[in-house]
Amino acid sequence: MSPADETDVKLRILAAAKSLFAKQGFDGTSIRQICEEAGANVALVSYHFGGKENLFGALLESYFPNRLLASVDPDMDPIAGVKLTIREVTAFRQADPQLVTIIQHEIIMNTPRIQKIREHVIPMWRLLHKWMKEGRERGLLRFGSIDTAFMSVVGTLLFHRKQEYWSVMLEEEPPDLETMTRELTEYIMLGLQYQGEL
Amino acid sequence: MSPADETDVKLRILAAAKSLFAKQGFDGTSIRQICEEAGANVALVSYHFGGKENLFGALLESYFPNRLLASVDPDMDPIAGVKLTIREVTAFRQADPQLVTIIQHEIIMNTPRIQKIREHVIPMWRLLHKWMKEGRERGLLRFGSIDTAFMSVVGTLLFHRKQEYWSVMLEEEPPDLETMTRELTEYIMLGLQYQGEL
DNA sequence: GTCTATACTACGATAGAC
DNA sequence: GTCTATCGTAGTATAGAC
Repeated sequence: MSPADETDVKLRILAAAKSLFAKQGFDGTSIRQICEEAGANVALVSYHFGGKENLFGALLESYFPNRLLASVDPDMDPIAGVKLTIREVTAFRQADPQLVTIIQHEIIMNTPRIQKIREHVIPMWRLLHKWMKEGRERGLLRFGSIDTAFMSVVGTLLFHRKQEYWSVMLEEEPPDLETMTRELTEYIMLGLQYQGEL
Repeated sequence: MSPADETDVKLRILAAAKSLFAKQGFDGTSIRQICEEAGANVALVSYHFGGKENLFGALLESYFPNRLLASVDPDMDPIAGVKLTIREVTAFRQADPQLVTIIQHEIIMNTPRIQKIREHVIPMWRLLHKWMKEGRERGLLRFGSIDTAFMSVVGTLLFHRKQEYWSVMLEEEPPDLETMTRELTEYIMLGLQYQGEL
C-alpha cells in the first residue's frame, strides 16, 4: 500500500463525511454510512482519524479556507473591509455550500463542535464587527444597535437558498457569483445606510 | 384519572419535547429524556401521541401561532404587508425562540419533518414574496433578483442572537421588541430601496 | 391511564486475523 | 493498512400486568 493509497482513502472518507453531514447532520450520520459512501471499511475512521469527533475536526482543517485572514489588513478602510467580507463570504458560500450548511447546523444546535468552528470563523466576524463600528464612528454608516445590525448582516450573508426547503418558493435560476455579490452588497450597504457610492 | 390529568401529562410532554428539541435537536433527543424531563413514563409518548414522529407534529399544532394568516388581507398595500411580516416574525421569534430554533434546525437538516413545517409556515412566506413583487411593480421597492432579495429578507428575519455561538461577539443587552422591530424594519426597507417614509 | 419488562435494532469503537 | 467479528451501550416501540 503506497502513501498515495492511504491519502486517497482518507480523502474519500472526508468527502463522504462532508456530503452526509450536510445532508443529515453529525448525529444523523453514522460511521457505517460514511464508510459505505466512501467505499471504505467501517474500522478505518477509527484508524485514520481516531473516531467520529476527530473526523469532524479533520474535515474543518481540510476544507475551511483561511484565505481571508491571511492577507487582510485589519486597519484598512472600514467600508472596503465590510465589502470585502461580503464578497469573501458569498464566494465561500457558493464554492462550498455543504460546509456552510454543516457550520450552520452546529451553531443552531449548539453542539460541542462549535468551539472548533469558532477557531476558524470568529476572527473574520470580529473584523467585520470592528469595521462596522469604525464605519459608524466615521459617519459613513448609520444604524441603532451594533449587535442587531451585525446579526442582520450575518443573517443576510449566511442564509442561502441551497436548502431543499425553499425550493417551492423560488422561481429564478441561481445568479452567478458576481451578480449575487453585487446584489447582496447593495442590500447590506443600503440597510446600513451607507452614504457613499457603491 | 380525570380528563384534566390526561391533558396535563400530554402538555408536560409537549413542553419538555420543545425545550429538548431546541437544545439538542430531534435526533439528539431521546424519548427517555423527554419523559424524564416531563416526569412521565417512557411508554406514554407512544400511548398519547403514537411515537416520536407524531409527537413532533403535535408540537407544531400546539405551539405554532396561526394568527397572521387568519386575519390578514392578501390584497392589502404591499408595503404595509412587508412591514406587517417583519413585525409578526420578530414578535414570534422573541416570544418563542425555541420553536424558531427547532424549525431552523429541521430546515437546515432537510429532515422528513419539513413537510409538516411547510404547511404551517409557507403560506406566510408566499404572502411576503407576493408583496415584495407587487412593491417592485408599483415602483415602491427596488432590487435585482426577487429570489436573492427574498432570501436576504428571510435571512435577516430568521437569524437571531439566541444561539450560544454568538455570545462571544455581542456586547449589548438584547433590545426590547419595539426597538428590535424598528431597527429591523429600517434595515430591510432601506435594503429593498423603499422610497417612501418609514 | 400508567408502569415494568423486554424485543429488536443501530450505534461507536476496537481486538485480533491477515 | 485493511478487514471481520464482537462488545457495550442506547435508541424506539410495545406487550402485558396493574
